[in-house]
Amino acid sequence: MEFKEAKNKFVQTWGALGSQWGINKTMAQIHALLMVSNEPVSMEDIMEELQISRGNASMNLRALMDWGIVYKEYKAGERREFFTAEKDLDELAVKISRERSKREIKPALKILKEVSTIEAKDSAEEKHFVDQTSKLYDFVLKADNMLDKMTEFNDNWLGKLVLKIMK
Amino acid sequence: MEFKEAKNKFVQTWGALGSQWGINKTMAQIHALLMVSNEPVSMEDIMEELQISRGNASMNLRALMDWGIVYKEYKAGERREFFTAEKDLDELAVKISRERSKREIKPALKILKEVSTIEAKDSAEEKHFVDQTSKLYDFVLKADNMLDKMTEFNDNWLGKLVLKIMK
DNA sequence: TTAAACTTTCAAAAATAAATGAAAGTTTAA
DNA sequence: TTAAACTTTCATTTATTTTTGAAAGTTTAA
Repeated sequence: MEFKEAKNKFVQTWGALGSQWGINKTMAQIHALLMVSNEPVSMEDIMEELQISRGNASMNLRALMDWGIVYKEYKAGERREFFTAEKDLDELAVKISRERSKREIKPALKILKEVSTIEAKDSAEEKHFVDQTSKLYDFVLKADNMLDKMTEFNDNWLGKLVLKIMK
Repeated sequence: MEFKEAKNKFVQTWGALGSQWGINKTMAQIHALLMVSNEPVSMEDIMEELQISRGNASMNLRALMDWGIVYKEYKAGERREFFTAEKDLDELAVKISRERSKREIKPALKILKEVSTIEAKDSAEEKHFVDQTSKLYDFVLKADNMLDKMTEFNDNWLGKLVLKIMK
C-alpha cells in the first residue's frame, strides 16, 4: 500500500470508529489527520485534505481543543494558526476518559442517585426498581472511580496496569 | 419523587447515555425498561410504555437479543412472547465489552495493522506515520486484551479488579 | 387445512445530526 | 487608523440515522 492510500484509510477508519462511539465523524477525522502529521497543519490544509468547509473545520477544531487533545500553534512570521494533536497515547486516553466522565458519566450518576432513592412502596415492582437502580448506581460509580485510578498512574498506565492484573 | 416519574426519568437517562455512546436511543430505552421490570414484558407493553411503533420495537428487541443482553421468554398458555433483560451487571458489562470488541475494535485493529506496515520511504512524514500508527496499534491491542482479561474474572470482576489495583 | 394471533421486514417518511457558506468578528502590519 | 488576512458564528441546507406502518411471514389451536 502506498503512503497516501494508507493515510487516507487511517483517517477514514478513525472517523468511522469515532461515529460508533458517539464522536462526530469529522471531529475524529481531523484528530486522526493531526495525529499522523509530523508537523503542525493549517486550517486551510485540513479543509483541503478532508474536503470540508471552513465552518466545519473551525467548529470541530474548537471542539477538539475543548477536549484538550488538540493544540493551537503559532509559527514565527506566519499570520495563520496551525494545529497539532496530542500524540502521547497515554495522555490522550487519560484526557478522553476524564472528559467523558465529566460530561456524561457524572450527570448520569446524579440521576441514578435520584431515582434509586425514591420511597418504594411495598409493591414488588417498586422494590425491584429501587434495588436494580441502586445496584446500577454502585456499579457505575465503582467503574468510574476505577477509570480515574487507572489513569492516575499517568505515565504508561496501561502497561503498568497489564502487569498488575497479570500477576 | 414518585415511582412512575422515577422510572421514566431512568429510561430517558439511559436512552440519552446510549446515544452518547453510539447506541440508538430506543434500543437503550427498551433495555432500561426491561432491566427495571421485575417480570417479563410483552412487545405490546413496550410499545405502549415507550410510545413506539411495532416495527421499531421488533427491530430493537432483535438487536438487543443479538447483543445477548435481552432474552425471549414464553409464558405457559400465552401466545405472545415476553422479554427480559440481563440483570446481572457484571454479566451485562462483559457481554457489551465482548460485542463492541468483536464488532468495532477488532476490525479497526486489522486496518491499523495494515496501514502501520507500509514501506515507509525515507521522508520524515512517512516515518512519523508508520511510527504513530504502530504505537496506536500496540496501544489499542493492549487495551483490548486487557478488557478481555478483566472480564475473564467474570464473577464480580469489577470488585476484584478494584482490590487488585488498590493494593 | 385454515384462520386468528402474533412477529418480522423493509421502503418510505420523519427526525436528528452535521455541514455549508456568507456575514460578522478579530487580529495584525503598515 | 485602516484594510488585508485570517477565524468564528449561525441560519439554512444536506446527509444520516431512526422510525413508521402496512404487507408478508410465521405459528398455533381447532
